[in-house]
Amino acid sequence: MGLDDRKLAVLRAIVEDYVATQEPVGSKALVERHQLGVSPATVRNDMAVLEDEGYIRQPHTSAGRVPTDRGYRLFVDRLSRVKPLSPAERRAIERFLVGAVDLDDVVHRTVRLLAQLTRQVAVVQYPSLARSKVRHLELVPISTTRLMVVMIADTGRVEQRLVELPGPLSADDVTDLRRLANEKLVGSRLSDTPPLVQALVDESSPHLRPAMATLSSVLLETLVERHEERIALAGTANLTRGGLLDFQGSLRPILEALEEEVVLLKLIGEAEPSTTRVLIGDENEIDNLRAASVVSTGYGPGSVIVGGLGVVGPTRMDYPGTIATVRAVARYVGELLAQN
Amino acid sequence: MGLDDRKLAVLRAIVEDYVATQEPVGSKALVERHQLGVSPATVRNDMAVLEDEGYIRQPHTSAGRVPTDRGYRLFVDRLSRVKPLSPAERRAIERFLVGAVDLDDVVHRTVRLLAQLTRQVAVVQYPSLARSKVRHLELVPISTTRLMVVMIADTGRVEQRLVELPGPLSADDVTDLRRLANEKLVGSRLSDTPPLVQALVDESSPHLRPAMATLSSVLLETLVERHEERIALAGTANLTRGGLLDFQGSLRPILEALEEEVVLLKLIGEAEPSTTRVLIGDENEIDNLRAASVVSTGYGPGSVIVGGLGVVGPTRMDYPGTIATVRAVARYVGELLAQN
DNA sequence: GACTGGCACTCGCTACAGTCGAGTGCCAGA
DNA sequence: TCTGGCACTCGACTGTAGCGAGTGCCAGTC
Repeated sequence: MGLDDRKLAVLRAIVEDYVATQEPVGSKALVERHQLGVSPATVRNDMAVLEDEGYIRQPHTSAGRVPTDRGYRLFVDRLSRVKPLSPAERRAIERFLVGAVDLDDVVHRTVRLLAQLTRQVAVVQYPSLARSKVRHLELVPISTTRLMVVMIADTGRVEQRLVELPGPLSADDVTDLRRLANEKLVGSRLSDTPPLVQALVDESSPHLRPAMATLSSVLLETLVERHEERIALAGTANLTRGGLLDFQGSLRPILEALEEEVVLLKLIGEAEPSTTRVLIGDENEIDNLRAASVVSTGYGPGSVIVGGLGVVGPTRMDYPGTIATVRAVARYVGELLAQN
Repeated sequence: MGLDDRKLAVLRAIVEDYVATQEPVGSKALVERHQLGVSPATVRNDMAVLEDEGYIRQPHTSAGRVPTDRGYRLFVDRLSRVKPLSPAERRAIERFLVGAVDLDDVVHRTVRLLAQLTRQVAVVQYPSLARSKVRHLELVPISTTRLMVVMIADTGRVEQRLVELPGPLSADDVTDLRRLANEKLVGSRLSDTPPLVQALVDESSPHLRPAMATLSSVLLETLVERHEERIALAGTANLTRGGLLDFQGSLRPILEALEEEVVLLKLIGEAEPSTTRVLIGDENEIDNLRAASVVSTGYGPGSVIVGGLGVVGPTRMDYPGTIATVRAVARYVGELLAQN
C-alpha cells in the first residue's frame, strides 16, 4: 500500500478535476493543471498504482481516470480540508433565516437555503418528537364526545389529533383532564412518557378514568409508537444538473428513494452530536441510493440534537464545500431554535 | 373544417394507440388494430386532412402520426367517454382512505393513492384556510409575554403562530382574550374576518386592547394576507416512466415547477364546483409545464369546495382514465371530510 | 532507484456511405 | 368516394475508416 505523498496528491488532483469538469482526467491534463513537478509518464505510473489499490478506475481503456467510491472516501478522510464559507454564503444564510414566523417556516426556509447553496437535493428533518419535551397539552372540545388534543413541544412542534371519547364530558371535566395531563407531562420527554401516562390514568378520579385512558392511549400510539417524524425536501430539480451522467442515466431510483420518508429518516435522522456524516455511493445501505452520496449532520439548540439535515447528490460532489455548508446551516438553525 | 365521423374516429384511434404504445402510428397499423372498415389509403387521406387542421403531426417525413395538443383537446372534449373505475380501483380507494387519523394523514394518503392509481405526479392542496371556518381559537401562554395562537378550522386544519405580546398578561387576561376572540370569530370564514377582527379590538376592555391588537394583526397577517396554503406532492418518480420521450428529454423544468408551491396552487387551487379541469400542454400558463398536462378538480364535504387536487403528467396521457380517477378520489375525500 | 521521453497500442467518437423499411402522397381506376 | 398501386422520403441501422486522447511499457538518464 505504498501511497506516498505524491500519489495522494495525484488522487486529490484527480478528484478535484473530475468534480469540476465531470470528465475523466488524463495524465497530461493533470500535470498541466496542477504543480506536481513531474512528467505525465510518472503520473501514469502513480495512476496505475492507484488503480490497483482501487481508488480510481478507467471507464474505458483509452479514457482518463475517474475516482471510485473508495477514492472519494480517502479524499474526504485524508485529503481535503474543510473549505471555509465565503462571506457571501454566510450572509445568505443569515438573511435567509431571519424573519421566520414559526417552525414550519424555519424548516421550509432551511431546506430551500440548503438546496440553493449546495445545488443539491436538501433534506431537513423536523425536530424529532422523541427528542422534544412537552411544553403544553391543550384539549379542545369539538363536541361532547370529541376532543382535539394539541401538543406543543419545546422545539416548537405542534401536533394535533382527534380523540373519540368513550362517553360525553362536561366542560369542567375537560378542564380537569387538561390540568391533570399538563401537571404530569409538561417538561418530560415524549420518549419517557409511557410510565407517566400510565400513572396519569391510575391517578385520575374514577369518572374521568375512561376518558383519560382513551386520551393517553392516543397520545402513546400516535406520538410515541408510530413516532411521528416529518421531513421537508427541496431541490430535486438539482438532480438533473450534469445531464444523465451522474446516477448512471436514470433518476428513477433516486426519486423513488426520496419519496420514502422512512428512507430519508434513516439517512439523516440518525445524527450524532457534532459529527458530519458522509456516505459515499456503495456505503449507503439503501439500494436505490447506491449511485449517490449523502452528507448529513444533526442540529439543535445548543449542543442538544433534535433533528438531522443534509443533502443528497451524485458521488461526484464537491465534498469539502458541501460539508462546510451543511455544517454552517445546521449551526445557524440551532442558534435560531435556541432563541425560542 | 369537414371533420366527418370517420375522421374523428381516426383521430380517436391515433390518440388511443399513441397513448398505449408511445410510438407514432401509421395508417396500416391503424386499420389493423381498429375496425374502421376502410383501407389504409383512405385513412391516409383522412390523416392528411387532420394534419392540415392541426390535430396531428408527423415527427419526421417517413414516420407515423402523433396527436398535437389541439388533437388531445378535441379528443378530451368530444371523443372520449369517461371510463368507469374498475371495482379493484374502487376498493383500493376505500381501503386506502379508511383509518386516517387526522387531516395530515388524510392528505398524505390521498396524494399517494392518487399517484399510485394514475401512475403520475399527484398534487393535493390542503383545505384552504380562506375557505375554512373558524372552529376554535386557543391561546396558550408560553411565557408572560409570549402566546401561542392555535387556530382550529372546521376542515380539520390546525395552524399555530407565536405571538410576541406588547406587555405581560396574567392568566385571567389570557382567559378573557380567548373568550372574546372565540365569541366573535368562531363560525366565520377567515376571508370574512378582517372587519370582525377590527371590531374585536374596539370592543376589548382598555387594558386588553394592546394585546388584542397584536393578536389580531398576527391573525390577519399570517392567516389571511399571506393566505397560508399548503400542498402535498407524491409520485415524482413517475415522471421517469416512458424514458425521456415525454417532456422532450429533460425533467428539469417540470421538477422546478413542482417545487414552487405558488405554481402548484395556481394549477390546482382554482377549482370550481363539480368541474374537472384539463389543461393540455401549451394551454398551460406556466412555461415550465408546457410539455405537460394537468388534470385537476376541487374537493370538499358535500358540494362545498375547500381545496383542489389533481395530477401532472405527459401530454401523452390516458385522459379518460385519469379524469375518472381524479374525480373518484376527490369524491371519496369529500365524503371523508364530511364525516367530521 | 526514481524519473523521463518515446513509442506502439487501445478504443471510443465521428463522419460517411449504403441498405432497409415504414410510411407517405398521389393518381388512375372502380 | 374509396381503393390499390407505385414512386418517393427519410430515419434507423450497419459497417468502415480515420482521428486522437490516453495508456502501458521500455530503454535511457540523472
